[in-house]
Amino acid sequence: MSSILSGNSIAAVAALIGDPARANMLSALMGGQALTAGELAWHAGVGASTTSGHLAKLTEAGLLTLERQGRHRYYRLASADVAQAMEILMAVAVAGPKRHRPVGPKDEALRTARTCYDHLAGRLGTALPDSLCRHGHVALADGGGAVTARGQRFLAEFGLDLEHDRGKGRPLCRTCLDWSERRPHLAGRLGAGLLDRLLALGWLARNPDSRALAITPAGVQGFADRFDLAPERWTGG
Amino acid sequence: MSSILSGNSIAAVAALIGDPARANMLSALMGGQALTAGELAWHAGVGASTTSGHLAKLTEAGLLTLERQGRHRYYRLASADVAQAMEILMAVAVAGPKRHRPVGPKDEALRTARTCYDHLAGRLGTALPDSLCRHGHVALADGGGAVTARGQRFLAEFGLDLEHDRGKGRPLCRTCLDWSERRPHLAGRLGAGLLDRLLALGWLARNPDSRALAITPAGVQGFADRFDLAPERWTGG
DNA sequence: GCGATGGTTCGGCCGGGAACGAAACGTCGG
DNA sequence: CCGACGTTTCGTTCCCGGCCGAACCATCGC
Repeated sequence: MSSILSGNSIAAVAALIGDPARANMLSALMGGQALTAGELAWHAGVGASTTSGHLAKLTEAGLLTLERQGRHRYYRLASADVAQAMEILMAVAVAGPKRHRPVGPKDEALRTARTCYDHLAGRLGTALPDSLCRHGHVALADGGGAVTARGQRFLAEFGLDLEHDRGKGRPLCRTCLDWSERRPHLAGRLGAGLLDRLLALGWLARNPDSRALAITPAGVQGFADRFDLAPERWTGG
Repeated sequence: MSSILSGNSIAAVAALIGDPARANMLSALMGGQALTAGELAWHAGVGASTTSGHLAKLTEAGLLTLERQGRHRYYRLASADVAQAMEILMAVAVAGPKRHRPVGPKDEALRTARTCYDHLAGRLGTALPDSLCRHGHVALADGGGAVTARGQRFLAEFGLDLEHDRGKGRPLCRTCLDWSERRPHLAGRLGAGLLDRLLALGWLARNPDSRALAITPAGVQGFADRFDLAPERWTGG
């Protein structure tokens, strides 16, 4: 029998994620925001008491962290690893059964633009690195990438502080497999910074009930002007 | 409630991995070799009939592929994504509970050198890119990397065909988070090619019952001579 | 043809764990 | 001090799914 450590500890974590209620909670937290137990209960579609038990298990296992604030308890994903695990599982899920790809209208919004933990994903999320590459602002290669000198100027002018959160070992530019597009989008400090900035500029708007992001009129204009991204690049198909 | 697609399909996949018997089967297949149902039953520690059911589910979901050969059925992981999902879950599992678990002697072998699907992991696996970087053969950055001109010569001389399996979209040089070392090791075509070559040279030997790899005397000599890797670099601690 | 070996299908047993309601706890607002 | 709200704990119910053994199917060697 192979190592006890390998199989069984993987199973323990996967079993936690493997319950629909818990998976929906984790999915909701992929938005990157901290949510209260009550909100998570709503997302999962189960009662408060049930939710409490689930959250206890998830924090116990180190998938979530808890922050008490008054009579609320805010939960968030414990690490980017957890978010990445969710993304990969999603990629496996959609790749899996060759048949079966009924995408509802609700999912269409997710495919256009959504958060992936703390960065941008979806068609817009994958179009962005395309644009940056095309203009020589970043060079992507095999799961990682680098920002060119020209890109540094461009991004600084756009309002990004690439030195922010340096240290802590988090890479500046990393790519992450997009489960809906099956192409890379930007993660790492660059990806997180970009999303922050896009939200701050009001180009994108969060949706309180879902990970889907709305592209505002200012965003449509801005992406076209500053990133050479016409709307056709992120709308359906 | 957030998208049906997100949470529930993740849960379905995670639940599959979340059963100890299935997780052990998948772990065994992380060795990259195809295994028969009987072998997998042994790895999982369950009966043949139980195993058959598990394997049916896993293939049905697209995590495994099946290859019939005579009266044997060979199963293998359906894609590198599945392997990556397992690795990340492992990383989450060990990072999870703050209190670290003591690791048994059996796991010590795994920490020294093991296969991660089709490439090399463990202390030796992480020492290798260190050495290649140190000598300017590859340049690693943020989850990916590139082989330098000098590295191409070095690797070609070592017997690697870096053009092999080009196309198919698989990156040449990719890094993969090592769950035991929490540092990157080499994946991608380069990682796979290196492992192949190391096995072919007899520097490493597979273990039929585990993902752990044995370093042969020829390997000890070879790693020191060709890669400037003294044994201290991969032995305990 | 014949057994032997590897795998799958079927039926039934059994335990783990997910769900809920009711009640207790803690915190905020007045 | 009060009630309102958010959350947890407890006790209970109940169903899903893993496991096995036995029978059945397929392939190999002879």
